[in-house]
Amino acid sequence: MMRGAASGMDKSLDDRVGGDRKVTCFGRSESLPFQTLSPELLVALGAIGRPKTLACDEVLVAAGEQPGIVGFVMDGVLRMEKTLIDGQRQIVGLLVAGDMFGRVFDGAFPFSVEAATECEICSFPKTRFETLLEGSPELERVLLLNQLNELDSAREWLGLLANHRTIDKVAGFLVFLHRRWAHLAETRKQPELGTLIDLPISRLDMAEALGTRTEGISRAFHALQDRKLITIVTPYRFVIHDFDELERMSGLSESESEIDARAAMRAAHTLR
Amino acid sequence: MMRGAASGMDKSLDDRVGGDRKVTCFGRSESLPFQTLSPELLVALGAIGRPKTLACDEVLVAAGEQPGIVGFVMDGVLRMEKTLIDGQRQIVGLLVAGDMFGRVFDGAFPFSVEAATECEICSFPKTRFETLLEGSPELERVLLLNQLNELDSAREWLGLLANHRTIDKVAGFLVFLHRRWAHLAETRKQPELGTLIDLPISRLDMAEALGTRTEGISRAFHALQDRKLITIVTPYRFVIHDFDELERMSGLSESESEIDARAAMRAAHTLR
DNA sequence: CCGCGTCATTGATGATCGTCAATCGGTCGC
DNA sequence: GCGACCGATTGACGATCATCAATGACGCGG
Repeated sequence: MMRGAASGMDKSLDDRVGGDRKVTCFGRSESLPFQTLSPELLVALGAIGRPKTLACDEVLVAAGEQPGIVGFVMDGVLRMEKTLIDGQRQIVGLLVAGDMFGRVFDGAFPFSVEAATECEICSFPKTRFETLLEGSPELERVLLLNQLNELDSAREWLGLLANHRTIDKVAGFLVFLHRRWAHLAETRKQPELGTLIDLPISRLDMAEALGTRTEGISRAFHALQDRKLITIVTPYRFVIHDFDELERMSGLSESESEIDARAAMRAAHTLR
Repeated sequence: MMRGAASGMDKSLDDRVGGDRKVTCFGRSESLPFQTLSPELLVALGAIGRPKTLACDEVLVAAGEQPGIVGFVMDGVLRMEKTLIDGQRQIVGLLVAGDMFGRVFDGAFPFSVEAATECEICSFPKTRFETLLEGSPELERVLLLNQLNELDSAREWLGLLANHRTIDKVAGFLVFLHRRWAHLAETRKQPELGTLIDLPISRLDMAEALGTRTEGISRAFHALQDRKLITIVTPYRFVIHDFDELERMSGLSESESEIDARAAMRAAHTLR
């Protein structure tokens, strides 16, 4: 919290990639957005980045405010949401490890960002981050590609909400989670049984994400279980037996191979 | 199974621009994304940009393909859509004058882009555009801000789809259109009567955009008329009498002043 | 160990929507 | 002008969901 970044780049030489100091935000996960940047940039970023732990339901950015920070998630799940006039909430996105939050070169953020679970994040003062950005097309490129990812995610989400029956929405949500987070620890493969998925959010969060109610979510899960497509281990843990059928129900058509191909393409460009 | 907007609408949207065959794509509209770029860049862009006219329902980019072009819309409306496994289509975005399409530094585009009306676009060969981009942080900045806009749009769309009753979705859609396109010719203010809005798309397009059916859209419009909130002039032309109530129904909370403030903020940064 | 609160689940019922079918209105080709 | 056609509209009915209410499961503090 009070770690002085004033000494700048020199001091953080030992904080850099691969360093095991807990004061650095880098060098831990494989999926961080800045993984492909040059060492010099990582050093500069490390000098202004601060790790932070959020308690569940803690508010990181309030809707409509002009956030003074940008950053990315290292662990846990954050939800991006909007509270409507009538008090209803709508969740427009979930942030997991590697996802960025906040906005450069822009004013008020129309959504609030809250911790859906206990979280660890890395945040940068917005102005200092923007200063770095001014001098680094490389960093700007990463941001641009990151936006593309977010856009894909948002539109895939649109496809989920477009489903008429909530059982299809829920089916799609499971596929969505698995596709986006397969690389994280929440999922494990067990060839005999299927794929284990830990749901990181409550029924209420899911309902608000899919535009339904908790009761509908619950019924949908149990209907999926009746169809032998999943097994409910606990309300927060499932085993997926038939991914293809879930995909078919939800209408999500992109296969994983396509997803991977696109991700690889982006990585190549980033490295270029 | 031919689909497309009624020919009656074609007439109403047609002949607006006249038949001038300028070689350049620039210098006409106030709302083009590249308006703030330096003259040198505009010249360079003008050298590789080519205007093009699309007939209604013409396919500009097929889903899953790697488009060879990027560009922006000069006139008309394009829809970004995805055809699901079962043949159902989902519209994830509408592109109007000033909106960009295509993607730099990325592979296959997961959606198809089709003309919802007769359109005029300006397209650049992707590779040449990327070459320009490599040497121009200024241009990259514009793209980044453009992505932010698209993200906002997609998430606002999410809010629409989250509404349970389709009358609320339709109400929100009208507000959405007016906010995004108020600067275009499709809307006109008439203080005594309300605001005139020309809907540029068919009932089917709207249904697929909002995740419902044409019958529901139709019923919703007439229910809104019964409540004296709108007047249906033709199936493609409405007069809005009570915008505030429509906003309230849809849950869209951001006021226009906020929207304007954010747009101004972006413009300032772009100009910087 | 008990009591309390929170969340998930289940049941029942009215509201809304999707679906199928019929009708209307306008356009276009002849 | 006539007729075929396409899209919008309207009606009727079954499917699905939101809502309200009650119950069950679980964790936490006393």
